[in-house]
Amino acid sequence: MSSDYNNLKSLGLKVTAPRMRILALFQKAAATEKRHLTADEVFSLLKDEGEDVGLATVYRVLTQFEVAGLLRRHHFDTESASYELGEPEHHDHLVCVECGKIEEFVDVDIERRQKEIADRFGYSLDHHTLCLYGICKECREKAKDKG
Amino acid sequence: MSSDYNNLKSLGLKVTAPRMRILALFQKAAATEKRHLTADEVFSLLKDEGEDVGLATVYRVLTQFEVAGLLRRHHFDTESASYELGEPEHHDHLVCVECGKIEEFVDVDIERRQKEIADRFGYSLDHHTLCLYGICKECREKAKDKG
DNA sequence: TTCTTTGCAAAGCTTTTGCATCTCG
DNA sequence: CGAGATGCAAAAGCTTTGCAAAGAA
Repeated sequence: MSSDYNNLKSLGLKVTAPRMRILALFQKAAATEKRHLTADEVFSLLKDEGEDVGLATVYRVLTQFEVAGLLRRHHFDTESASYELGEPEHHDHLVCVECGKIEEFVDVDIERRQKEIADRFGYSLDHHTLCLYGICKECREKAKDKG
Repeated sequence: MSSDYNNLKSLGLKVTAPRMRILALFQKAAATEKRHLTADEVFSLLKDEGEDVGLATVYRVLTQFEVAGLLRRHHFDTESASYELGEPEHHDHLVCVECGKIEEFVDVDIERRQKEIADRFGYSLDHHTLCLYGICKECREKAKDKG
């Protein structure tokens, strides 16, 4: 992943070990089901990897990456914010309230309707957050087995 | 508003001064543009009214009211949660990122699409949060005046 | 060298909890 | 009277900030 190097450079950020490691973490995560990481999860994962990065640094780097457009921040229903690698395309989320699994989707109909609604109210639409909460098939089956 | 009394009673909550006052606050707010109040706003409003209610009590009452279905909790983009009087009908929000004004809406197309999306992913849909962020007409005009 | 970044510790915010006191029913 | 509610203060999360030391360019 030598592109990380240029990635950071082009953002005007100095290439440092903590930044490279955090970016790599999100790139790894992006390939899995767990794309979304909280500051504390990043902190713990880094600690597991051996070398320590301070929690304050994690917060600072996440904020910088978000400002730079490299990461996207979400709040969902929980207390702490989580981040995911910011892809060019926008998407919304579908969260399992049992196991925390997160699916992503885009729906052009919904996007279009949102624009229309904003127009109707006289708002210029900047962005939006749409999050569906439900129970995934696996968790429903698990519940069935038990009860 | 003597219905407050019965309102609380029917929820199995003792009728106390802090509860009555907080409920009244939300009922007043519901009639205005500022339907949504944070715990701290409730706390301040009560303080303005004279008699003091502890902040801890505000938090406890808000939580109880939410559990009882009397209030609805939102997170929007900010750090602190806000509450609004829970109406029977669900609705989504449109927030002005400049002045904080909040509009409410329901769109049957969007609601239906959400259900379809959840189905497609095999999720049973529990609830959702949709919030549009933009700039309202007034704020855009204010910005234009300034240059 | 110079400006940025880091780590640590301390502080800030929002929210929760423990406990003695008070109050509704 | 007795269970539940309140207020205060202390504590618990999450996040930010100050500052001296370390590091990138």
